[in-house]
Amino acid sequence: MNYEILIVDDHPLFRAALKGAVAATCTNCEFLEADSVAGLFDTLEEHPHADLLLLDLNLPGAYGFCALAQLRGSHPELPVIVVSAMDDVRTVRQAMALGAQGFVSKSADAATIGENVQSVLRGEYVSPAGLGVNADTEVDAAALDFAQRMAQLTAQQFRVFGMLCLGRLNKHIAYELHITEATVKAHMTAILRKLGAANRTQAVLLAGRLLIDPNDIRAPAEEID
Amino acid sequence: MNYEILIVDDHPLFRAALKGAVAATCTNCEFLEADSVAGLFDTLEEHPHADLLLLDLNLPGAYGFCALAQLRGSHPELPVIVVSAMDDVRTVRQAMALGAQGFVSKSADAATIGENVQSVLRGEYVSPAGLGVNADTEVDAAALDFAQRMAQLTAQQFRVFGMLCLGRLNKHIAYELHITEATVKAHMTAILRKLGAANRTQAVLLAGRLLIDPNDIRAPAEEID
DNA sequence: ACTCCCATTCGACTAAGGTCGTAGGCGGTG
DNA sequence: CACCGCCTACGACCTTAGTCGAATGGGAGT
Repeated sequence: MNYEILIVDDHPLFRAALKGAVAATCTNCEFLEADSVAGLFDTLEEHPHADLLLLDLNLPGAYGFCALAQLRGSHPELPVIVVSAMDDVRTVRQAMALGAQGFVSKSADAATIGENVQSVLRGEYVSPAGLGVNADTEVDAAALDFAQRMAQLTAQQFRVFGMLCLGRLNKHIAYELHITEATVKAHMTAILRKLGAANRTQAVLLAGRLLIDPNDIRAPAEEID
Repeated sequence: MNYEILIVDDHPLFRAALKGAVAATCTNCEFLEADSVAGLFDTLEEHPHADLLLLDLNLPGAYGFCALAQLRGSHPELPVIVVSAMDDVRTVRQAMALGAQGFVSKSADAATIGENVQSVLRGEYVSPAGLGVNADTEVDAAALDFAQRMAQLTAQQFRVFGMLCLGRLNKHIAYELHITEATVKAHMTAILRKLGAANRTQAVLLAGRLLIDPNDIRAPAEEID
């Protein structure tokens, strides 16, 4: 088993720790590293056949889950394990809803992380403490609903949505994706429909909820017509 | 001293606790209560000469600081004491930058709250532990900068911005404020200039930063052109 | 092979957003 | 009073956003 494993975290020490944890259970693994979303995509361009991605949710240059969303758009086949300091039920479920194959808390020990990596490499889904796919604990209904809506987006729609979440104009998005503005608009229409937003501003507002700690902010869904 | 004091919090028990804390130091005070932003503005319409507002930052139907922003737009003369469970340096400074006269942590005891209310009623500015106006602790530069930009907005611009943060169309904003759409657009142009945004979507994204815990999310300012 | 579904793409058209210039009102100042 | 600065308000004009219908092409299933 000669896996290519990409580790993305802006903290070099933590990258090293993750590498160590994985290396303990995975012989002959090759490791790639990046410290930002830009670096992540650069690395993926050079190594399009990576076998696994360990992704930190708190990255400079990305809005938490938006990085995961873009990734699902550009590399839908790449298994992703989300590594996050926030390991509450909502965060886990949202990450899984966005297509993550696994979720590992930053407070987990090396052995647990190694096991989870092995599981995901075998194609399984793993999440801590039985949360994730079939847990039925109480969750923020609005946030979960939105995460499920996001999961409906197609690959290209995810790419467009990711750039929308950066405040880009349709024109810029078209240029970046090498398509015409008309096509971007068509995708935008589909995105708005799937997300249940009336316009791009509302879509961004809805997306903003995903990265806010739902314990602090109550979703004012009734305020949006 | 016969003050009208408005208490806004969605938790009835906490409203009662606040009322008790204030009543202990303020004889003949009249109390008004509301549990939402809508209720807040309704009450203010009936009692336009309230002397003080105790405002919780976490209210259903409002985006944290957006409620404060709207309030500064509609009632710039009304002293506001922000009551919040989040009492970190950034939150305090942002609240003060948005025009709050005082900031009280939800973990403060009754005597402290009573003193702060008295101070604000005398026209002073109070914030816990010397934070606020002239503290020089390290803060999130991007968030503070944006809070200062928001403070530049005029009253009407705050009203427009508040509705923008709810995802409203210019048409709806115009209807609510009883002005034409052309005027709303003019205000929007001024708002975007002052906030340093290229369009309303970016403005909403910037505003979103204000209510995200800066400890969890790093502001990707370099990602916005 | 044929069909059906769906993602992706695009052009034409309509709606919404944003800029510029302008004008009235209002408080302060010389 | 005249002047200035500011907020507010508006219309004309251009840009951007979003919808609709339609074409292409790649699977999945029969």
